[in-house]
Amino acid sequence: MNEVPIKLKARADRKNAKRDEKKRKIAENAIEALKQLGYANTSLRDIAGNSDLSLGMLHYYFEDRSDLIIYCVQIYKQEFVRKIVSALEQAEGRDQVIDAFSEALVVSIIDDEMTHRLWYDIRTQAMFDATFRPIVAEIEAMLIDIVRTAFQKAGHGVQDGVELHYALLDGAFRYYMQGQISSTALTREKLKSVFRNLLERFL
Amino acid sequence: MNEVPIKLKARADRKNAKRDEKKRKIAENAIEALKQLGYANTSLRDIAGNSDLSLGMLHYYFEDRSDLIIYCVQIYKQEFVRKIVSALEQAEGRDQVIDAFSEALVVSIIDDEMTHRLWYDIRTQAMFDATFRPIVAEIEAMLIDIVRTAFQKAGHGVQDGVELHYALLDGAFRYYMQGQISSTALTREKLKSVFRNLLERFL
Amino acid sequence: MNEVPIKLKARADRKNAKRDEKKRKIAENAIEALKQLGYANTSLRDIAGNSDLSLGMLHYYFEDRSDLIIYCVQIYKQEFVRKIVSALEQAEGRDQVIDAFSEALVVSIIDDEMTHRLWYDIRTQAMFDATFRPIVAEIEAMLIDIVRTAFQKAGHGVQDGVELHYALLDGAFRYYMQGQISSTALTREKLKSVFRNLLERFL
Amino acid sequence: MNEVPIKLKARADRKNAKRDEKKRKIAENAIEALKQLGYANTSLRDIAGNSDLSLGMLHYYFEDRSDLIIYCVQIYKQEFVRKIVSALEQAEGRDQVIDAFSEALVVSIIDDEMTHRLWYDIRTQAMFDATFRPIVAEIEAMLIDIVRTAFQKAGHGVQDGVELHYALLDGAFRYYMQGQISSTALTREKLKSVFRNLLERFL
DNA sequence: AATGAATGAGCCTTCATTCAT
DNA sequence: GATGAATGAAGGCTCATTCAT
Repeated sequence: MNEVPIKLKARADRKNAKRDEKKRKIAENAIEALKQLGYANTSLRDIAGNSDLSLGMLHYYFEDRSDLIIYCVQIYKQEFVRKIVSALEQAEGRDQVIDAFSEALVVSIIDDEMTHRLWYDIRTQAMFDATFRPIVAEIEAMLIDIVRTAFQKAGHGVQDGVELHYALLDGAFRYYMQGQISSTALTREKLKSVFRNLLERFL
Repeated sequence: MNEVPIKLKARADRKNAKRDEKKRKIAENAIEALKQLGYANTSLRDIAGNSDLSLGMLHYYFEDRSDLIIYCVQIYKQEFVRKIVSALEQAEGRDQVIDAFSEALVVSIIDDEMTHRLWYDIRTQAMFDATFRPIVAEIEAMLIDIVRTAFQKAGHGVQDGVELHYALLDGAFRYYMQGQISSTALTREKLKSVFRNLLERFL
Repeated sequence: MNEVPIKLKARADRKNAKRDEKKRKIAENAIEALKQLGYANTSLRDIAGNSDLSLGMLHYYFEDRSDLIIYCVQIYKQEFVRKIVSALEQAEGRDQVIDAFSEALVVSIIDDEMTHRLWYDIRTQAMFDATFRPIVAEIEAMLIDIVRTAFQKAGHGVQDGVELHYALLDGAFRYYMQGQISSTALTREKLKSVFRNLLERFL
Repeated sequence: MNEVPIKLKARADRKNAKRDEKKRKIAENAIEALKQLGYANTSLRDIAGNSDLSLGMLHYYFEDRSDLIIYCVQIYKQEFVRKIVSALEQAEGRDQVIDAFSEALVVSIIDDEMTHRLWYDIRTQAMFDATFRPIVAEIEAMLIDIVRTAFQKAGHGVQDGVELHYALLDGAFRYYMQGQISSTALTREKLKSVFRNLLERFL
């Protein structure tokens, strides 16, 4: 009979689910602090202090600082990708794709500026710290996938330069996102026009 | 007679020149360390240790850590811009510009990978730390200027989207530069082809 | 029912009490070091080294060096004032006040010489560093209050020159206390006679 | 013949005189800085920076930091004692002494507040650092001597408690001088009245 | 499961002092 | 005589991490 093992497994699953839920909750708090201060300037104390988490708990749920940060970036990834994918989901044909994609990018630049800042921070860290490379590579692969999907949905035949076009879009995204931080912020309409034109050229 | 003032001024000039020379020497050593470890992970001790500099000397020549790092980035800027400008200098007409520019970019990706890594690190830091914003803005303005020059030399009439095209090129540059760090490094020929095609499209 | 809040509050109180107790213990160790070396020459490392405290703990319980030192002076204040007040408590009439007060001062000069040294050190620091002024003013107000009490207990009508008489007594106290450090130390009897005569004149 | 030795001696004397003059000039500059920042907070760099002195020169003329500071205090002493003595010089009889002495003290409290601050700082340091004890003892002896002179000039027979009366006066002096720093500063007239009454009682 | 007290290595910075020029 | 470049020990402070409860 394997009844008992099944029960045990169920209990273990429940335990893991609960643990994951807790980890996610911690990560969400941590992201708030990281968005404000950046990777280099955010201590675990900052994270614990700006929420109702105890210092010890951070280490109870996460191996070390890197582990927590990687988890945070994963959360970010899921959220951002979900948004874009959902925006593209109902778009049919080249025109709708261009419209939906550019809209989603512009909205994200304006609304999620702080979160992207964190992403660029971690991506840069990965250049120096190999610990972060797998997660950064994973996320970047997903972002490339989004571009691929957009190309397909737009009926663009050639799937060859998807990586390159991701890189180009990312360059523009980063540039205008950074502009939001300084005083050279563009209006929403200008931004929309920039990305629309860009996608017109690419797709 | 104003001989003495002249002499005094000459001495002061010599002193300043010597000081500048020393600062540059220190900065070059510091850049070596920063390239390896990145902004967040390089302590002044690392910089002093990896060269024949004493810890106190760093503070004798630079106000503080930020001051030193900003100086380092300035040195980097001068060097990189000099290279690209000099590469474009003798190019005449669209074809030569495309060839010279793409060649310069590819060479820099391969040879100066570590230095660019530092640049991207500081640029990211500037998103969180306002101290670095002026120098980052200054450098980015120079890079945009290079793109403008290339457009002009190539006889490209529209000067409108220079900033955007800088952003796009930077996106590609960063992507392939980062690729050099990981295992997905492209060959020199592939890189050349990518940038040549890109410039063909842009110019 | 509000049992739980009560329990929580009780726990928080216990925690605070424990923290205060620990702070006091640290301060007592710190005072030992400060008494020997003086404000300017006592580093946090000295304090940690001369006791079983770790360097980090000092900062765990105190904001910074000033915070710790101010706390130390507060401890000193409480102790010194307690001693003098308790000495005056049971004195009735002019003669007993003079006797008890002069005795308490002389005992303190001889026994607590080192502690007073620290007090004079901090008081002097306050002339240059505004951080220490509030605590110094507070203590000096208490000392003046002691003199006032002595005047009242002695039946001295005029309460006018209390501040001045504190200043005079302090001048004598400091002078003979300092004498203890050098080789010109007076005997206990001489000291007693000096302060007795002084109070005879003042009261 | 001892002509040559005489000449040599004369030259050596001239040299020493010049050196002393230079030392005095340096000390005057140093005192300016010390008055502002206090013993503990004034670095040799501060002294060199706030005047036209080079860092090396300080060590060329003075053994070390303590040596310089002791010299500074000596300069202070000469100046302060000179003032008081000169004020007392022409006073004849008890009334004139009281008037001249109290006037000199009040003027010094108001005008030389910063300098006295430095004196009290050094005197306190001497409690911890034996290096300063000889000079502090020397100065205090001179101050006591001034009080003795005042007593004599006032025709006060008993010369017994001169030290004590110096201590008392110093206590009052320090108290009201310190009051000048904070917001409780007394007016010149109030101060004058306080010290006049005090001397009336003492003499 | 959760806490937060405690640790100590490491960071940036300051400073008196030395010494070649 | 005079300078100021150079040194490196020492200081205050931060922080990820550990561990007893």
